[in-house]
Amino acid sequence: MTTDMPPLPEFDLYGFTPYRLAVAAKRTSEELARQYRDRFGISIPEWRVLVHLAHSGEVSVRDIEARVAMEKYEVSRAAKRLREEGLIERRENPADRRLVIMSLTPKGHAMMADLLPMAKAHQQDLENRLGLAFRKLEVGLEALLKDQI
Amino acid sequence: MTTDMPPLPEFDLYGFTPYRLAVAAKRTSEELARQYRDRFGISIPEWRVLVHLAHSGEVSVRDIEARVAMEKYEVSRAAKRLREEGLIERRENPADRRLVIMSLTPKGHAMMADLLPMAKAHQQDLENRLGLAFRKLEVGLEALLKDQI
DNA sequence: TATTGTTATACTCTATAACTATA
DNA sequence: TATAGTTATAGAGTATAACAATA
Repeated sequence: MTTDMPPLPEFDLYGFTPYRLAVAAKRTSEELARQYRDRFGISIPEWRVLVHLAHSGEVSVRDIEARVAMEKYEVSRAAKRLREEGLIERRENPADRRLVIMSLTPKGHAMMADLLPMAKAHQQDLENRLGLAFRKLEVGLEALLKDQI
Repeated sequence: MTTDMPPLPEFDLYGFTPYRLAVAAKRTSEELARQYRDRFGISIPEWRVLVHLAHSGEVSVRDIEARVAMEKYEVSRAAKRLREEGLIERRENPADRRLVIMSLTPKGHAMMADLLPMAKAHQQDLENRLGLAFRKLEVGLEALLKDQI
């Protein structure tokens, strides 16, 4: 029903940055999540933990929580599943027995040896497809993430 | 446990574009979702439907589904809640009685008259905070969204 | 037979906070 | 008393598909 109220201001949802970011992130993540799940049987939280372990060697839950945009409970649950799959192992930190030390098992190491080159190829493919726009996207995201917006 | 396997390739999660997009979108959406909820009592799906109605006047579920990155059931559920709040109304399309015609009520119109300027101000604030990086982000997102990556 | 829209259902993700163990 | 980590639980969000009404 058309009202006789004053017209609303113009607003372009497609030009609204939070909307664009949400759509872009959803598409990108879904594509990747499908690959991780189908090929390796892991979720995105599990992938983040594995990457951090591949990079940092031996870390605690707290280390990951602080660096990988995950809550403590998420890290803990992801780690539990990864242990059940035999991809990571855990032992006590003798210096502070509240802390755990997590690391890749040989099986986890082998999987990451397959997985990481694929992720690098995916990133490279993205860069190729976006061409010059890729560097601009990076600069924009850098500013957004740095300013805690 | 350090293994004697060949070292894994370097991989920087913080430089991985899907990760950065996910973190950026999450932060941006959460901030906004809180504002919509606290000030207007609506969710993001409801907000998307309202914006589309404010812009397009009278539309069907199908119209919104096609244009606002939402599934049919999401639109339908959001519309139901908005009707219950008295923000939108609905009637049958006489030309095709399977279609509904949704439009803002005066109450919904009044709310959007408050809400849209706030969204515009938020967008403007984002642009100001990002400065030169804003246009680069836009170019990057444009390329990403256009190429269906 | 196909399309629009709604809804039941199940599933997953996310968040809170209670809990154990240790410092 | 504070911190690390785990887990129970609840809530929100998401997806599938079955359904009624209409074309």
